[in-house]
Amino acid sequence: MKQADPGSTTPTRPARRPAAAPATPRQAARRRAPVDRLLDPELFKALSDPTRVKLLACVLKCSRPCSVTEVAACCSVDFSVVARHLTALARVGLLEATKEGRTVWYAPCSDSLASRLRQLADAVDACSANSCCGDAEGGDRGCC
Amino acid sequence: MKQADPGSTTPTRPARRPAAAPATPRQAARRRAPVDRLLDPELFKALSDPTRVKLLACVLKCSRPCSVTEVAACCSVDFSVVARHLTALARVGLLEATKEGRTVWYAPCSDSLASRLRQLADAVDACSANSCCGDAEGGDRGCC
DNA sequence: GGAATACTTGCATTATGACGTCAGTTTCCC
DNA sequence: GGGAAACTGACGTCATAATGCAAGTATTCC
Repeated sequence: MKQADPGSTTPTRPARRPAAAPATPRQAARRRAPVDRLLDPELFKALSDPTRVKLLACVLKCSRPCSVTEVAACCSVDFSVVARHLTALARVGLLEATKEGRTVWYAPCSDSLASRLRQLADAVDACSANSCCGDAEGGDRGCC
Repeated sequence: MKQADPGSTTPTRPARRPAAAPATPRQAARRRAPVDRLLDPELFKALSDPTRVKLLACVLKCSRPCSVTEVAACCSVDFSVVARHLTALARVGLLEATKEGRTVWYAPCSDSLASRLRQLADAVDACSANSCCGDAEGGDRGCC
């Protein structure tokens, strides 16, 4: 229980009961914060399947556009499965698809991914610094 | 197709066919890189469910340990569902559970999450810089 | 000791997603 | 023009996971 007793935010805390702390989770849930926008289930759903992650890592490590056929040669799953996974990764912005003749090139969107991860990391840090709510967006102060 | 023609890595590229570039995805898939370790499907699976993410954001924004009962008041799902989700989040290290009497306090592991996200962002950047493979770990050079 | 609180666990139901097969479409090459 | 290559889309099947209910366990308070 690392942050159970910050000491600074609640100078006159009655007991070791955190309920007397800043606010209730119910209040916190109502506030808008950057984490709400950045913690996108759709993005993470795309990263939640081992096969899909393997394919993404493959394209990332290659650091150049790859065709479905090429990527399909990396793993033992069916070609259509690979095609579907790459489509899914492109849909959430992790890959960029470019059709060229009859082949589709999937290029890694490294910048986009890295940037989204860093933004989320910053937002999470802002939360632990107790300043995640009501400052950047939403404008509704007094979360915690 | 942003990175289709880096120009620097392949000085004498025959056509605009990326297959003639550094390596095939098949070769890339064989190499070990930091992204392989950091792109953990288990972590992202925990972040792939909207309800679970909502609960996590709630605890993060509160930035203090919350009990299951408190968090359950934030959303309309059953209490047992909330308890299970929080358990799942703790299992992957996103929350830290501490039992105190009959209540369990779930504290946000903000530092751990932010750090993991930044490490992954760095690893992804390293890939786009074409230096993701064979330097940090694995020792197997020549990915791409 | 007994009631109340705070969770946990088991179970059935439902929903979602991954997978493979196969048929169809578009494009390229001979 | 015809065949091959590269991909897409439409199923059906299977596995996993989310959900709600209900029963059980542990702990606290009176």
